[in-house]
Amino acid sequence: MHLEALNIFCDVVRHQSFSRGALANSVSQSAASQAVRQLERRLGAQLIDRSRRPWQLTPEGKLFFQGCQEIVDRYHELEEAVQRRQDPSGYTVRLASIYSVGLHDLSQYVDRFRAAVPGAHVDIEYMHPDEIPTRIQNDQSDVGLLAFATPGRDLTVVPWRQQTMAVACPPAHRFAQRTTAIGPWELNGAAFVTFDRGLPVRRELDRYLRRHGVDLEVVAEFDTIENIKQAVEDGAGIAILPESTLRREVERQTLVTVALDTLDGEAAFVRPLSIVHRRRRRLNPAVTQFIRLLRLDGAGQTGDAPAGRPAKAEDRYAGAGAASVTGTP
Amino acid sequence: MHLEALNIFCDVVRHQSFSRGALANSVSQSAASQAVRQLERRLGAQLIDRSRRPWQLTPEGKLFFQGCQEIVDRYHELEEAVQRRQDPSGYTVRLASIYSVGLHDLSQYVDRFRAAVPGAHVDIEYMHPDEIPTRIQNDQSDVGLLAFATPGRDLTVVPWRQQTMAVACPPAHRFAQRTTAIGPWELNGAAFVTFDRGLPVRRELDRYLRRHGVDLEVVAEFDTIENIKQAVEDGAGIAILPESTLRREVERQTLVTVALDTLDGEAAFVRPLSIVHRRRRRLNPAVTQFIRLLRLDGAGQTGDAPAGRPAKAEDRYAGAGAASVTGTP
DNA sequence: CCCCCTCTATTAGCGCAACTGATTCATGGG
DNA sequence: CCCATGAATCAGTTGCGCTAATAGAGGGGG
Repeated sequence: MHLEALNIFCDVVRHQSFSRGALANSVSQSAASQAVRQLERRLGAQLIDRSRRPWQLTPEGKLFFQGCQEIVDRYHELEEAVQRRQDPSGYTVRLASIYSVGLHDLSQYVDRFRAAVPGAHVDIEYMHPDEIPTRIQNDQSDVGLLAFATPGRDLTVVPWRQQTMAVACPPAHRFAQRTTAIGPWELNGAAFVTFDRGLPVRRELDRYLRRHGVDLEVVAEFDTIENIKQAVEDGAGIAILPESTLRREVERQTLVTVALDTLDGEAAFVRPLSIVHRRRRRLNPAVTQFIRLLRLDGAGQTGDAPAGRPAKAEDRYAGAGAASVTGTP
Repeated sequence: MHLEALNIFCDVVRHQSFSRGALANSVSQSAASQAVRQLERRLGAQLIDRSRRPWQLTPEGKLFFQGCQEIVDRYHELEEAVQRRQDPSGYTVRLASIYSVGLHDLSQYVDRFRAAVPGAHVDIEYMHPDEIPTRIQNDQSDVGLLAFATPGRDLTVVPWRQQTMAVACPPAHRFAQRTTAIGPWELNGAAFVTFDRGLPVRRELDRYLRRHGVDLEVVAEFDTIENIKQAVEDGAGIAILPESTLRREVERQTLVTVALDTLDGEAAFVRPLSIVHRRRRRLNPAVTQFIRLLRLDGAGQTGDAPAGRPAKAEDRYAGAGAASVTGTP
């Protein structure tokens, strides 16, 4: 019996839905349906009563669900316990990151990690977001940091931060005086410095603006946040950037940020940053430790909201949150 | 992760041997080796230190072993709990048995089962032993009773009884006066009534006799014990039969049994009876109940030794005991 | 001391099990 | 009544785990 199948069953039950349970495990709805059916066949017992709508757990199903949950939890605890026992010294963390993750923050993390685990090495490489999943699947990197990640068959996505996006403009700009949030429509026609086409954040940003009927005049495109900020400082136009990456410029008063918000109750535009790593094979102890450090650390330093960490045992390594942002509109 | 792999690992550890651990799970030694290696890969930790001979568990291995054991146990308990909750009424037990299982005993079991589970049906079919595994794999029968069973990929063998074989002869025969066990060599040249060629018990019997250099004159061959007994009663010769099946004839004094034993410490010749059923897919509640009845009942009625039931969690459904009897000499 | 014998690792190849994508089916809501 | 939604089913493909054969590594006996 696959432990994965047990986990799928648990997720199906928790979500009261085969599709969502499947999504939480990064498999197709079909796979989830088949997995549960096979469980029922092997057990020789009906776990789910499909005659009523919505379906319900049978008594056997309830019993099995509770047991399953405990077994799956126990196994994952066991895995962690085995790993914690390992000595991270001598191992290398090969980190692949997008350019614009917030260089300062990242180097702070790395410094703290190096201090905590003296024997470990960290290799950071910055690259185009599209390269990161490939590199991880090819085992050229252990862990990646990128935005709008989508989980895959052998790629685990752990939601990390929710960067709220804000309008950035020079102090002289008319927006700079605003004390209240700007509505997207107010941006119409403005000169706009933005991300390169081909970056996921650009795609999402365009989608967001189009959804609100905003038409901007793109005057420059860059592949790093640093370049965009520079252009805005030089007066090329305004930009929409993660607020947390603008901290220093705001302090130096070379840039001003204005919150971007809709009034219709729609969530503000956020850029979900994720930690990704390969699935199945376990990571070396140093990598595990590094990821633990990233996740456990509050977002206090950056001001970003930590991405909702799924409750114990629920949606373990789901990453569905990030995926649903990218989902069809 | 396959729960089966965890169980293989546990068995390997318990037996301190990859080969025996593999055997206990009815897989090849190679499969066990690969399973453990894959576990180590996935965990990213060494579980077994192969540098010393004999190999030893690493500290991580010990930790993982304990956890594994508990998880596997827990899962099987869970499976059983789910099944116990099911109502056996309305289900049918399709039992396939060899002719010579001891008809009286079997019907007693069936009667008791029918009394215990009024709603269930039992269909007994007697057939040639070679047919039984096939029928079970084709899902034409649920459970089989046969001798010298060998487990297979999708056939579980549960050791059941150890029938000790004894010499049977008419009261007038010279052996009938014996008060001590007969050594095999003393049988030399005797007229012999035995099982049909093609029956496993015949094969094993011949092997046993050849090993002890005994040459008998086969005067008749039958496919059921009842016929053999009849022939012996008629004075055709002697036979070697399960002692427990001779009870009635001995009481009626139509036959005499004499223990058959070697002096060299070799175990007496026994015929292992096994309960077989399909692997993987779970059996219906009535079948489960029936098997439980067969196993839990002491061998008091028959005088056969119950086959050593493996201790809790050890060699679950192994059937290795029976297999090793059939093993290469 | 050498050889053999046992036990585990490794490799190649095969078969099945599980996944995906497409489609059908069932049901409840607008 | 028809459409939207969610689960089941089906066909096709891939990849995993198995077996069988073989290599390699110790340990024990002659």
